[in-house]
Amino acid sequence: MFAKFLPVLMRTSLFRDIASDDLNTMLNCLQPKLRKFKKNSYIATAGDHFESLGILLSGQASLIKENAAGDRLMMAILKPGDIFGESAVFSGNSVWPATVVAQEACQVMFLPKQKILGECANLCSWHHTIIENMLKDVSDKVLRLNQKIEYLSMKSMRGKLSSFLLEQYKMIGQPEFLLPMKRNEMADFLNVSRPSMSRELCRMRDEGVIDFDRSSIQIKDVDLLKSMVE
Amino acid sequence: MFAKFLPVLMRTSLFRDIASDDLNTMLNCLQPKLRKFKKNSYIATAGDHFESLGILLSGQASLIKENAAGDRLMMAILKPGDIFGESAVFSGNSVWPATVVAQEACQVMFLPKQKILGECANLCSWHHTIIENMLKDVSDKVLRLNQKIEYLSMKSMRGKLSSFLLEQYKMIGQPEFLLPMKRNEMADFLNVSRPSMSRELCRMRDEGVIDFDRSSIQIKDVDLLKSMVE
DNA sequence: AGTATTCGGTAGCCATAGCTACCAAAAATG
DNA sequence: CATTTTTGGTAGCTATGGCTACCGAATACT
Repeated sequence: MFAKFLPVLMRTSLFRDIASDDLNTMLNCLQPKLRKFKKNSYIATAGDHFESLGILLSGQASLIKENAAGDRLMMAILKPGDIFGESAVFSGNSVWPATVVAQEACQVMFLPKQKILGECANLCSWHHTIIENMLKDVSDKVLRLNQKIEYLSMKSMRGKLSSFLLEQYKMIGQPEFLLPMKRNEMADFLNVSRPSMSRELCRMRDEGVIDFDRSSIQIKDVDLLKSMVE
Repeated sequence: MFAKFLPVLMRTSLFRDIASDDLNTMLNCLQPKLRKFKKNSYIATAGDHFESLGILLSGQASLIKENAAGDRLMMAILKPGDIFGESAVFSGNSVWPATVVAQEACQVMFLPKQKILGECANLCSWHHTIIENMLKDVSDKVLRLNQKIEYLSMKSMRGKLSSFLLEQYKMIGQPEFLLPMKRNEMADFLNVSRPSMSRELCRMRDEGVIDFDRSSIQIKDVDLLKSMVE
């Protein structure tokens, strides 16, 4: 039944170190629910009650926080194999901590909370592995959130941009790369206004630190950029 | 040997659901190291390599992030029984994600990473419980960090102050309470400058929303304050 | 292909909050 | 108890970045 999704599922942190045969029997036991979402639809809304953990099977989605004023803060971009809602499931709080929006058509698998936490007869032997996987996963998330907090706590636009660009550079390994998001999303990610960000990006280009055209960025002076982080 | 600290240890999330007798034998096995710290000394420094999980046994400490420019961002206040460094331990990253400073004389217990992760013969039976405890603990931390991110992503001083005060009000349950930190620390916590914060607090007092004297705060109009969150 | 929508850069105005400096009261220190 | 340090409020100046509005180019849609 889930055969076509096995390759994706094998890559999720939830099922790390679990053989594909085992995974198959496990899935029958976990009774996951499959759902499809259209582009721009809400997969989950912050504040809503929920009882499941989500796994993105196909498509791309963004994890955002939205405040009453309508300001958006982009927390992460979800790719196939990424999971969401895990911290809420394991902390015992049954409220979505953030909103998940489908950036394109998406397929999502939902695993009922009780099935993961509860000790089902067949599941038992893998239960332990899942818990350990989740501990590592949630711990990683804490570190990523710490990184995010570092961005947000910077007061200068230049500092935010510099550390963001250097982070990308470190991930990709080359001083010339494509930005993973559009300007609007990037502004939401760094929690600044798009025009202000655009203004500063151009200043940095005028100063010869970087060069860019649309989403392609080139860091022309890595050391100089590093000195601008704070 | 650790008898005097058993009451504190029983309250740590790490040892939840573990009987005190078991805890005692466990401790012998975990080979914890005890250390004392003077007021204002560094218990751990962000970026440093480490191989242990810390438990605050006595005193009070603050968990902060410090950037190159010397700006401080207060992440949390640690009380006896609180643990730190757990997400780094379980994510496999051996670098302190934040700095821990003793606010007063402190006693700290360090548990070696390998002893917690590794399967020691005696420890085995409780190992599972510890992992589950940590999963809940780290998940809670993710939710707290999400809350922190909500503060930081607010752009207005008024919004930050309102949501901070309402959070305190929700925790304490009364519209009149004592702030858990000094103005300086509060400014670091909200990531704003102290004079700007002071200015806004006074404005809010002048408008009749709140009243305050030193660390005692009174919310005079809860609904009005709520409307100011964004 | 033709229209609609999104995207990204630009300009100008202005409110906000950062910063330095100062001072009085409170608290810690010896 | 005297003195040093910390704490917290205040004032004024200024830089920063938010916001609205606009426009051309690229992209998506039908």
